[in-house]
Amino acid sequence: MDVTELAAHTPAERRDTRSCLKITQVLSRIGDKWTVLIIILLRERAYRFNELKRSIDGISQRMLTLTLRNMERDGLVTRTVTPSIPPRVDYELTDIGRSLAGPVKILGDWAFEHLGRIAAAQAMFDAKSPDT
Amino acid sequence: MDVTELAAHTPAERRDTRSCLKITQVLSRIGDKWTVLIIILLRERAYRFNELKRSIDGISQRMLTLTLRNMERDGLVTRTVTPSIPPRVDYELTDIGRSLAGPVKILGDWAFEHLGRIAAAQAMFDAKSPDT
DNA sequence: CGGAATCCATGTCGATACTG
DNA sequence: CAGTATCGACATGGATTCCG
Repeated sequence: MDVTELAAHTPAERRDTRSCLKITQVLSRIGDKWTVLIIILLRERAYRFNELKRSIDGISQRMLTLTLRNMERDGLVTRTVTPSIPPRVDYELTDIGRSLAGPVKILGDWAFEHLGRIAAAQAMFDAKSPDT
Repeated sequence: MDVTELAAHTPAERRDTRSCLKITQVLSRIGDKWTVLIIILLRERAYRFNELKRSIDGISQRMLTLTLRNMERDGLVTRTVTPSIPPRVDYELTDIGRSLAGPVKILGDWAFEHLGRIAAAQAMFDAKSPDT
């Protein structure tokens, strides 16, 4: 089965989109502000907490914690605590997380490639829209 | 150039992630609640406003309007008004919108394929986490 | 029919402060 | 170092009403 079926013109069309809600939940994690950035970094190697914090410009400690928790909950990353002093926590992509990196990269490349045209479209739209 | 560079271990690493903020903005549109569903529907043909509303279970009039406006602003859809009585408004994917459908489908397929494992991981995580 | 406008509940996020 | 706790600003999204 395949996501394209969601566009089928069957009478049960509305049920199809409802069953898609779980997919939407998964995609919303992709769309959140930081998950993609973390995945891109972890693609290469494991990172420590503050190492991620330093590498991702603008992220707050709180959001890094929350995002990593969610990703851990979804099974995308593993969290490995080394109870040394000072404590050390490493984050690493799981197999699932790594399998997500490919599709995410495709989307990221698309976004990068169309940044200009999207910005242009926005400028056009804003120019036409009634002055605020 | 290529998104993977964002993971480069250069001293300018933090600047790289900053320049990625625009990409994040684009991706956040993918992650929002309805855009993907609309793209999937419009992949096949143009839809009228209420036709979309009926086809997407659970969407409010307000959110459909807002989502379509944003997509129009980004240049993903065209909005065609036919001033008949009653009025008729058709929405259709632009070339950019259509080019986005491919990557979105890949991600959707990934989500669909891993729904089970993600749900399982979440259940595991919740079972282990301290009771609330 | 296809919206716009308003109200309101909830969610998201950053800043700050504190902990083991 | 790697968090947790709390607060408050702001955004998101639903319900409802009105309008051309």
